[in-house]
Amino acid sequence: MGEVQVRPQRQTLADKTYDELNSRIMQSVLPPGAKLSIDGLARQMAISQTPLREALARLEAEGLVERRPLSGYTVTPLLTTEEFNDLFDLRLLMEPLAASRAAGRAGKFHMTGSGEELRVRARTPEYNADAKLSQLAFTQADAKFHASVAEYSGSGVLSKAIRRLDAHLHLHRAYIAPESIGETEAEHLAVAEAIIAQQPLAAEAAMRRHLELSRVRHAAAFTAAEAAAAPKPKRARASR
Amino acid sequence: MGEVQVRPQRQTLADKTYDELNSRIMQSVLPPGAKLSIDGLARQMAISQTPLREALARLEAEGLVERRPLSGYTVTPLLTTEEFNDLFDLRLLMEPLAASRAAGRAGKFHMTGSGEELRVRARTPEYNADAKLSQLAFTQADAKFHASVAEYSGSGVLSKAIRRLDAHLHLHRAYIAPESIGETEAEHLAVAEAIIAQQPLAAEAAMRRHLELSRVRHAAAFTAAEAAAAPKPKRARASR
DNA sequence: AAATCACATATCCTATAGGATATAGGATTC
DNA sequence: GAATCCTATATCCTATAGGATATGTGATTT
Repeated sequence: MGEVQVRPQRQTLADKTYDELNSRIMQSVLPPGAKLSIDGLARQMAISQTPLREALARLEAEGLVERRPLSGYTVTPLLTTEEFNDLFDLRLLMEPLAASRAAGRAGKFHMTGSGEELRVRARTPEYNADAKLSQLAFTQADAKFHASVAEYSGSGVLSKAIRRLDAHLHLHRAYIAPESIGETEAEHLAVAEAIIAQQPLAAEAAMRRHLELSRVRHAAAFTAAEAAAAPKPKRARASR
Repeated sequence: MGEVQVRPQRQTLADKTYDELNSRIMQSVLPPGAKLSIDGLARQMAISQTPLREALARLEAEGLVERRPLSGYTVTPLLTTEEFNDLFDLRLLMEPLAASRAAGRAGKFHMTGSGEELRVRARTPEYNADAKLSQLAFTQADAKFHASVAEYSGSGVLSKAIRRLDAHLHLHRAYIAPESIGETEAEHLAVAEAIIAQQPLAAEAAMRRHLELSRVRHAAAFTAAEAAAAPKPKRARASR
């Protein structure tokens, strides 16, 4: 009975559609502000409208898309500076707690194997020739690490809350400078080692430090992107 | 920004269905664990399956119902003791922050009118002859107060996160002892006054105190309800 | 020339029907 | 007597069609 089936239930079409749309949004194939035509998407993906609607309703509840009742869905726009700061305030509240709890629980259950997994997750993938592709790999690895720490906290509610916040941040990860990937990896490893060593206070501090540095890194790229976006309303979407 | 139109867009059938189901779950007309038959609900509510599915997908994303792919939806069961404690840990992290921020923002915008509103929200409704009905009124007022404080924090992400947590707690409010309603009201008022007086530290402390007392009150009723539920695995039926 | 109004189109919203699957009950076998 | 297999039903999942609404274009008026 050691093999716990993670996905015992088969994937329905609505699930696959949800994953696909989620993936497209994360990869900016569907950029923020993009209009999502139900009819058009259904034709393009060769499915009917019902499962598509179900997927969109879930995405809306998670805040990744917005809905205007008789007008259509759009991808949620990038965070404003204010929202961005609020988001990091919340992360600084929740994620250090998660790291602390994970370190406290590290003794229970066979953490040896899990610890190794955490160490692997902390490591970011190597550079690839394709810059865009390696960016994507980095953002996914980053999100996965934070999700793992949240998971090891043992608190389901905490884990879900963190994952939800992370989803909104995902778009901004694309703007991070490639040079800082190394820094991120080092900070992740510091968190992972503290957890494996079962030192809650150290883990909490390491996570806090990582988030504060991460906030600075993001903020730099963030303001730059905002400045670039403001004077160039090329997609003059009157989505209002 | 005095009169912000809360519902500018017209309500679609899926929205109404969502509200109706949400309401039924909150009132325990659909108790935890109840099976939700899509076909049956559609007939009972005299609507078709498509808007119903959309509403259920949203409820699932918010964690109020669970889905098993080719088997059907069920109302999410009550929280376990562990989950309950984790939930309050999170509330103790987020809501005092919200209260503090609300107090800090109380100066900006004409808080006079809003302050009055907050004071009203802090007040719980009077006892009614119908005990069950007055219970419901209390739970709604309680949730509304916390949502208001969260809203006045000025942080959209914080507000959403708090509301989501509150939704899960809603079911447990029904088990609170009627005698403690007065205590709750006094604590709410303390929070409200501190916010109106623009004293962030006091507001934070008042909210923390309220939550800690609230946790004790809930916990007492909670263990009692758990003991009562354990030996009686009755299967709640939804519709037919 | 700017604003307003009317009309046509594309899209969304809702309803219904058919195919596929899980669950429950009964008969059979060891 | 207990477990297994099989069959029937209810339910879910997906697809398609029709009615209702918002948006954009063009002509008209001031």
